[in-house]
Amino acid sequence: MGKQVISTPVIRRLPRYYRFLGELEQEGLERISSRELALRMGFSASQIRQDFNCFGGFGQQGYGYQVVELRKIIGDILGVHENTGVILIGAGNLGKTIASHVDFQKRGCKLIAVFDDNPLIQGTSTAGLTIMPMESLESFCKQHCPQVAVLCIPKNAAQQLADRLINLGISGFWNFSHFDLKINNPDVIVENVHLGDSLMTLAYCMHRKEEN
Amino acid sequence: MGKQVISTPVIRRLPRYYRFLGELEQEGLERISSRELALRMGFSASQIRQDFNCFGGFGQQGYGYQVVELRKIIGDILGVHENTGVILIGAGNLGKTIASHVDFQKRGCKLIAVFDDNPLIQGTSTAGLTIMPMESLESFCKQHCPQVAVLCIPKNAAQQLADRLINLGISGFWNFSHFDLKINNPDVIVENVHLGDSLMTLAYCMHRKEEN
DNA sequence: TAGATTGTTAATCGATTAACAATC
DNA sequence: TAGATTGTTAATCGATTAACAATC
Repeated sequence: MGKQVISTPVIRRLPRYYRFLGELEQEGLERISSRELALRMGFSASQIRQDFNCFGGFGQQGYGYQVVELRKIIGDILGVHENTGVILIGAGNLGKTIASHVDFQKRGCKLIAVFDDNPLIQGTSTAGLTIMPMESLESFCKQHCPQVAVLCIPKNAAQQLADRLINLGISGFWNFSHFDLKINNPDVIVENVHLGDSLMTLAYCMHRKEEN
Repeated sequence: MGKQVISTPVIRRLPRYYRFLGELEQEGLERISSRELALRMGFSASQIRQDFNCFGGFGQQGYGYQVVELRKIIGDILGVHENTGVILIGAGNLGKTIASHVDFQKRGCKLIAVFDDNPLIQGTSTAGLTIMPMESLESFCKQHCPQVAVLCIPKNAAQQLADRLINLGISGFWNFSHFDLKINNPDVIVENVHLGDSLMTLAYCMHRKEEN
């Protein structure tokens, strides 16, 4: 098994597998077949076996997959046992909610600082962290070397800030601003969360339904 | 042009087109070619023309596409000029943030009520709406017939609540609970927002990068 | 051994890209 | 008319599904 490139659809399904296997583990289930798992998840059994085999099959013929073991392996692949340093920029409504609502630890991440340019909230705290001024960004990054930045800022500030952060060593963005960052560095990874697009997709499906 | 079924990848790209065309409109651009738009959006020109032709091409040969007109048409397709009634369940951190941060109007939706089972916050207001007790759900839905429910509740409550809401006429879910709803009614549409999955995907890509 | 279920190859399906005739 | 760019068909690519031999 070499450094085979994993396709995006497979990668996107991994967290889902991880989540479902967690549920199965809690139910106390020891083993599961691709057929059963397919039934639960709404995938096909074939697809599940194909997916797992991207990483070099870890089932047993005639038996199925060990739930606990499989979940651990997928967790390792996803890096949930890592400890990636994360900072969050923009402690408005959205930023604060992300900071407190998302379980970073559970996903191999650690939120280590929150920044905002509003002096009125600097010094107050969210999710156990004191909100720092934007001017501290440089010194903080030099000292703590975070790898990921969560962007909870207005879209017109996003691009400029992203460039600044890349210079400070950030190589991953979790982008909640309504803006598609233009990054030409192939080592920098961007994960966009466009809530508006998601709502529009839902609205489209509702709207179309009525036409039929 | 008939009732051709539009594939999911195309649908998911529509909000993105709409967003970019909005930006172009604000820049005052009158026309754009598929080639230029492709460059901006990181799609291929071919794909853009294919996508638009699903709905019966609205460009001009030798000229390109009228930005304003194109945006309006895609807006209509997406239903942004509709007025779909939306209720939100669960006014915790996340719920309140969604209620106030998301521009429902801009996407053809209207948030008309917020519910929560916590008596301590019932009667207080978010996003200009008074938080109502869960017991009011039945009478409210009977009277106002909302079509979409935003679920900002813990995962163990999600399935049961979804079933209750379907009985009250809800046919679309914007689901922020960490749970994949099991709905067997094909007329009910679910749009899942799994923030955790999104973060894990990012974490995976960061993690893998280091191995190379 | 017989039954079950994986790992893996082959077939199918769908989406993207390329090409080019139509036409503004 | 000539140049540009669409609409649309054909070719390619990739992902999913089906099938089955390997093996627990």
